[in-house]
Formats: sequence, C-alpha cells, structure tokens
Amino acid sequence: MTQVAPQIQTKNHTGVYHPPLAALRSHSLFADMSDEIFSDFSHAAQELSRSKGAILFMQDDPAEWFYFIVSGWVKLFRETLEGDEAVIDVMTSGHIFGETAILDGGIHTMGASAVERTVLIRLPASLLKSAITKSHDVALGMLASISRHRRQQTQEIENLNMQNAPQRIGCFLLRLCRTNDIEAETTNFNLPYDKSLIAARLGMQCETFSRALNKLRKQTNIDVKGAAVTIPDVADLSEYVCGRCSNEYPCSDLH
Amino acid sequence: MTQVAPQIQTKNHTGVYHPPLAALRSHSLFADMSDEIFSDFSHAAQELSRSKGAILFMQDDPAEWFYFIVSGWVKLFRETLEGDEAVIDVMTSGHIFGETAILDGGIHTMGASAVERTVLIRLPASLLKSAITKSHDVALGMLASISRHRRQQTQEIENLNMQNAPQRIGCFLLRLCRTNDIEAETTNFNLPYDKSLIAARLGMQCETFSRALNKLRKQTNIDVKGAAVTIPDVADLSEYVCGRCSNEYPCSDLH
DNA sequence: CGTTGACTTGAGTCTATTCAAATCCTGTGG
DNA sequence: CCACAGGATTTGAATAGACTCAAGTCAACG
Repeated sequence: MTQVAPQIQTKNHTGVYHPPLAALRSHSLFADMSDEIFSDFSHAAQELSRSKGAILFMQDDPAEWFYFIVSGWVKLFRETLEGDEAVIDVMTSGHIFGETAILDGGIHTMGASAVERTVLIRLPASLLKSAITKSHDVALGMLASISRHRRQQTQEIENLNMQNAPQRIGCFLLRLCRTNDIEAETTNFNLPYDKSLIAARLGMQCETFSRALNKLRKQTNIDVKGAAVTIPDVADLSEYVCGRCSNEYPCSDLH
Repeated sequence: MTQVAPQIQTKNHTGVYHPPLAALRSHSLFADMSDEIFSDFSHAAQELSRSKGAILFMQDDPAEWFYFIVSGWVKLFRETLEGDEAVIDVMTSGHIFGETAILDGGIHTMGASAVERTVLIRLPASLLKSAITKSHDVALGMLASISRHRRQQTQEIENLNMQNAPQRIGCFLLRLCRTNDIEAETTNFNLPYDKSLIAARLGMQCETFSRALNKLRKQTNIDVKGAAVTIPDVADLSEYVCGRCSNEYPCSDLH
C-alpha cells in the first residue's frame, strides 16, 4: 500500500544539494531560513513518488506531514457529507501544501491526492511547528506564505461571486498565460491537466465547462484544440474577462 | 469630512484600562502581547465614531491604520471595474480588520465602510508591522489570526460552490444560533443587520434572498417575522443545510 | 400625511445543472 | 500494428435555480 519512503541523500559527494532539496530550499517558506534549521528539514525529508489518483491525506486526518511538489500535479479538495467533492486548488512543482494544518489544530482541513504521477518531498509537520515556535524568521516566512493563500482565496471568492462560467475559464487561461510565458501578445500553451479537473477547479460541471469554452471561443476568438490553447490577442481576452473583477488585468502575484 | 480622532485616555485614575482598550487587549492578536508592546499600541490608539455608510478605507488605499470594532457593524467589500460590489465579510464588536494589509504590500485589498453608527479604535499599521518584525510572540499572534481568516474563507468557497440559496441562508442562521445562544433546541434571535446586506454577504440578490427564505420557511418550519427569527428545531434546520457541507453541524470556530 | 427605503411578489429570461446519448482518445491485449 | 474497453469530452433536451425589471406592500420618519 504505502511505499517505502527513502531518506534523501542530502548532498552529493561534491557538497551540492540533491536537486529536489535545492528546489525546496528556494521556496519562500525556506528561502530565508538559517542553514542550521534547514538542515533539520533536509535530514528529515523523504522523497515520494505517487501514481495517478493516490491519496496523500484525507480531510480530518491528523497532519503528520506536509508536502513539497517536485514534479506532477496535486489536487486539494473537501468532501461534503453527501459525498460531493469541492476542488479547492490544483498545484504543481515548487508549491507546498498541507503546511497550514499546523495552525488548524494539527488536522488537515482538506484532502490531497495526486492528479497524475507525482514526485514529492514530505517533511514532518512537527518540525515545522517547532521551527515556527523557535525561530522568528520561520514564523515570518510562514506568515508570508499563509498571507499569499489568503489573498488567493479572497480572489477566488470574488470570482465565484461575480464571474460567469466563460469568464472564469478566461480568467483561468489568463493566469496560465503569465505562468507559461511573458508579455507576448499572442500566446500558445497546453492546458496543464484534464478539462474535467479544470471544470471542478472552477466550480462547474464538465458539460458547463465545454459549453462555456465554446462561448468563450466565439466571443474572444481564442482557439482550443484538445489541450492546445492559442490566444491571438491577450488584451481581447482580458477585456472580456476582467471587467467583473476588482483587479486590473495583469493581476499578478495571484497563483 | 474626517472628524477629529482623539487620543484615548489609556487608563483612568484608578489605573484601569479605558473599556474599549480592555476589549482590544483581550483580542487574540493582543492577548499574548507583552505589556510593554501593548502600551505602544494603547498610546497610539484613537477612538472613532462613524455614522452609517461612512467609508473607513477604500480598496487599493495605502494602509495607514487598522481597526478594532468597539460597537456597531462594518462591511468589507471589493469593487469590480464595472462598479459592482462583492461583500466579503460583515463584522461586529470585538473584531479586527484591515490588519492583513501589512502583509499585502501595505495596501488594503478591500474597502471597509460602517453599516450603521459604529465606534472603532484605529491603530497605526506601521506599529503592527514593526511589532511583528520585532516580537516573535506578536508574529505568532498574527499567524493565528490570519490562519483563522483563511479557514473561514475556505469554508466560504465551499459554501459558494456547494450550497444553493436557501441552504446558504440556513447556514448563516445556524452560525447566528451559536453566536447568540448555546445548545438550546429552540432558538430566538434577531437578524443582526438588514436583509439586503445579508443577501449581499451571501452572494445573492435581495429578491433571491426573499424567495429563498420563503422556501427555507416551508422546508424547515423556521419562523421569520421582520428581523425576528425563531428556530423551533435546530437539528431540523441543520439537517436541511449541512449535507452539502464538509463540516458536521456544530461547525464551530468559523465566524 | 406624504416620502423614503426596505422588503416582497410576479413575470420573463438567462445560466447552469441533470440526464442521455454520441464521439473522441488513449492505453492495452492480442 | 490493430481492435476494443473505458474514460474524457461534447452535444442535445429538459429542468431548476438565480437574475432582472417592474410593481406592490409595509413601516419608519420628517
């Protein structure tokens, strides 16, 4: 069931960090950490690989670990008593999740599962908790990190309230533009994961997603073939999308 | 326009805190603070009274102050480019707002206005910012505070996604039950503010609110006359509401 | 007593959902 | 390499939920 979680060889023979650890080190939560404290984390770190659909933890589980994504995609979700699932977020490499549980009574307030084959580093939640208690810098790093979550969620609430389905999709695409590319006028990229998951992520049904995407195609002459997206004029799309939002277009820093 | 903001007489002749300051002191953000740091805040504190509709700050304003509500009600909102308003939260005495701006680049990410005559204490944002930098305890207090915001927002997103209008109203009423009263089976209370504002707070139109409340009346035999709410059987209501939510009924700690 | 704002109700419309069915795609066994 | 099962996606039709616009009711207030 659970596979063996090997301790990571912290540094190789030339004294360079194991690449995933280097990525971890550069995450904002760890970037300002002293070498001393970081070495506690790096020694306790375990690298995992999980296949599509694997559960990392469930809502209401005691939080033993928190996770850093090395590669792949992870879905965070909450499940209602009636069994429906609300997708809260979908994240990829370079992001951390599950860490907020240490401030929520040590319980995960959402579940997490791998969307496709995913490589992760897991770290003991207790270690982060004590690091925050002991180190002021770590506490400030955590504060910045949670604060980013909060901003993102505020945006999410606004979008759910104000935007209709085509606009939410457009907004999603615009955020992908800035992730994948810079200020090009025309942009090409692939959807990062299944349309059905994007739909869930945006709080709509697959069928609604499909139809809303058609409408968006007509309204903004974007082109979507399979997972391949072409946006001939980003300004055109943002005009259609961003009127119902309180941020001006390059609504950076939210993702 | 702006009225004079008097410095507060910190303590009276018997050395007891001015009552609003005592309330401030017991807020979780200040409760664990050293007397020394708290006195910086209490000396900089200014008491304000604002009439209905008064703007405290606008979205995108530089955050000079953050606020503690002594009495009355305050609305937090965001405004879209097209001019529509999304109500993010409505808060009352004992709560703090505007403090998160110090983690959002010193800019308010939402506007705030008084819903009715409201008494507040305002405190310099810069003071909180430096207190967090200087004091580990204050940083931890802030962490707990933001973390509560985050939990609340996660719940908000779930509710917007999963619940329909009557359920959102029911959920709102259930949360009021636990605020106003304890575990009584039958509960009576008054709606805390206008129905139109509740509607906005729940992300729906006034008309939808009115109709959804009617439906809720029929389905759960609650009784609402004007602002007076009677809930004959709380369990009955929670059964109708909470199936579409990931929390079991006494979903405490969220408000 | 008339005005105003809050609230409700009616009618029509739009959006998103549900249920069903058709297509498309992809990985797998032969 | 090909046919096929099963999931992903799309489309159609009917329905439900929420919104808009318009009009009516009610109560507080000057």
